[in-house]
Amino acid sequence: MTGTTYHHGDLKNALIKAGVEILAEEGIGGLSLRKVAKQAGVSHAAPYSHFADKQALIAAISTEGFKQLYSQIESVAKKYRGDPETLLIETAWAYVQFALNAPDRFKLMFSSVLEKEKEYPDFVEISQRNFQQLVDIVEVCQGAGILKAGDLDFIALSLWGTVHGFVSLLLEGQISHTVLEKASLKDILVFIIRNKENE
Amino acid sequence: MTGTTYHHGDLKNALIKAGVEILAEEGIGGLSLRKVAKQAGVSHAAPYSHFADKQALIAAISTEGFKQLYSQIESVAKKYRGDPETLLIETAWAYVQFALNAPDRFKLMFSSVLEKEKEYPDFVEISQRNFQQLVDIVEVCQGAGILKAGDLDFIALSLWGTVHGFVSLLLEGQISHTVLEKASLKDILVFIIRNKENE
DNA sequence: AGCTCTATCTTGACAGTGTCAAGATTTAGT
DNA sequence: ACTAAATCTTGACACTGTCAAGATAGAGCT
Repeated sequence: MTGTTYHHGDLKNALIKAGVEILAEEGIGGLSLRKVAKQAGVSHAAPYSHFADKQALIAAISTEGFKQLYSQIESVAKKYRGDPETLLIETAWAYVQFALNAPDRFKLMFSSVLEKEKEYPDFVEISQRNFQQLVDIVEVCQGAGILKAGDLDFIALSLWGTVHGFVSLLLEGQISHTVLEKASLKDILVFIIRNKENE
Repeated sequence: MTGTTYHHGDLKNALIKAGVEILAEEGIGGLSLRKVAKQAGVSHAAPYSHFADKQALIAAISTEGFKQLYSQIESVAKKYRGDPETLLIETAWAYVQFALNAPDRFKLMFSSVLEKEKEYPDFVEISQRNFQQLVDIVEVCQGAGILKAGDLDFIALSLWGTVHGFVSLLLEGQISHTVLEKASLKDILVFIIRNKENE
């Protein structure tokens, strides 16, 4: 049956899931291979049947995160495709929410805990797909006159940098309390984005 | 004097220095208390006379980094105070260079403590001072009509986010090769900043 | 001077960690 | 049904952060 015949049906994904849970409960510092193994109900060295080392597990968790981020943004993008102004803001807001919803996973995805990221082709591929997704959105907004003309990649990079930087500073606790009290997060985001739009 | 020349001299600062060196040579993953102690020529538990735990050492290294960042930007700012356009770009470029010059220290500075950051008042103080430094620059640029009018803190945050996001993506290797081949780093930075200025 | 006091540093120990080697067990392929 | 490959366990090793107990050396006092 589907139950726990130990040869664990799908240990690889179980380990990724366990990793995400530990990340949410204990943060990046609490993420250890042995804890992940225990949470999945296997012995401490079992992960090595599926991952070359800890880095590989982290790469898998990150890759999974990027896939989710992609699909969450995609569903928002579909909803507002006819309204570029809203499209831009709502997809950016989805990005922010994704980060706030699982801060430590987000940090893991972007913290370069992954040193040799080029060794993980799945990771590279989904990263590029996410950037292309943004480029597409920028293109729509350019067409509608919401964003300035200019090299698509640069504009996309500028926009991504702005939103990502905002999120980073937020998660790092670098944004002072007095600033955060002036307006809601979403209003600040809107302000920051409008600051980049045509008038 | 600070009066810390006891047994082995100024161990506290020696440990911070050793930490910075190891960071440069082996990256964040290679930074351990025991290695730092060895490099400073003391026993493995000696750091506990000066730092409560590893986090405290990291906080000290970060604080020191922020002080250097402040003074590097300050010297650039003084140079171009009469030319707001150049002021904005050159201080941003100094920020980028600081990051590229010691990437792992920069990463450490912006991903260290988080929850416990408030336990280190020196860290909090220098962080705020750095933000105020940026606000001052923004104020000058607003006065010269280089930046839009509006809440100083928000504009500063938006600008910082943009530059910081750019640096983050750069250090994370998230910016594709084809984009980076289109122009020099500084040109990309200039493009990104101009994208935020008044026309 | 000598003496105490306290900050500093060393030594030794402990639990956790990533990782590997060798063996056990289950599944898949023939 | 039997063999080969995939999967999982056990045991070990070096390394880590951290603490407790002891050693040492300089500061301040009499």
